[in-house]
Amino acid sequence: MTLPHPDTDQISLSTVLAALGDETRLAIVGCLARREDMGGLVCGQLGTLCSKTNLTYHVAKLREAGVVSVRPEGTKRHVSLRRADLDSRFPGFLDSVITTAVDMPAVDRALHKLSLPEDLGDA
Amino acid sequence: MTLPHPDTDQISLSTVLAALGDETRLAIVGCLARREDMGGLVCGQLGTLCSKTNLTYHVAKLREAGVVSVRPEGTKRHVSLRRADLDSRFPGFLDSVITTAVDMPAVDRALHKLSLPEDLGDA
DNA sequence: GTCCTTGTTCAAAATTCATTGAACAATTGA
DNA sequence: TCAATTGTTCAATGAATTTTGAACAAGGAC
Repeated sequence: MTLPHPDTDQISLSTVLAALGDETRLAIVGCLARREDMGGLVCGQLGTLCSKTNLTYHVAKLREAGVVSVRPEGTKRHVSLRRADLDSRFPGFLDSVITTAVDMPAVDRALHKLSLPEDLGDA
Repeated sequence: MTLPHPDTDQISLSTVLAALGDETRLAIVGCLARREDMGGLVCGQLGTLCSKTNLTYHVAKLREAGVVSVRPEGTKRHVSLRRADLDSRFPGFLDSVITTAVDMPAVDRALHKLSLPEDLGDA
């Protein structure tokens, strides 16, 4: 990891809650949850959630809180949930949040394009 | 209920998360959880957490988010967790949060006085 | 009635947060 | 090399949040 991530044992619940207490960031987590079996996704795939600049800000918030892990891949940034760390620190918490977050309209909108073949997403 | 409380079905997860994403309010919830078998507690019993004025503000935030129920009892305000509503809306969520919140140092400090006989709390 | 307790209201101040646009850096691909 | 893609940095702005003290209101105890 090139970017700073908090150690598992120093992830604070109130910081995690504050990080998730924002519609945009909760939607980011919802998207990550729906792509968990694919190991996460790349920042750019969250383009419909907010502006590019703003996305950098929100993803950083989630990373600093210990909610997500960000790994540089060339010019891209691979983002994924810190599932194991959150589960060990706050058992049951992530699943209970995700159950609701995956159903957010913003998550549908963001992931819809990705599920379409080629680049016909905006057709 | 004299004070306005959101209906169960209109409790929003991101609002609840934002409400809990604050050390003071998380401590309030921790206190309520430790007194759940007594049906909650009264505002004044949270005196060590913050100023009286500020407590009014934080309790209102929790109430408006749907996390707690506030019932006037004479000049006092009885506060309790909306356990059934939260459980039905976000299964497992409250328990996962409470597990950590009840162990906050601020919760110990706040409840310590209450567990002592008479008013010898500050001895 | 007169205190005392409990909590609220209000306006102000301080702080923090979210959002934006312009300019930039790094990598990829032709 | 040149251009396109991907994301960051920075400064600024507007909005929301948190905190405070003074004054107030409603009940309870006496």
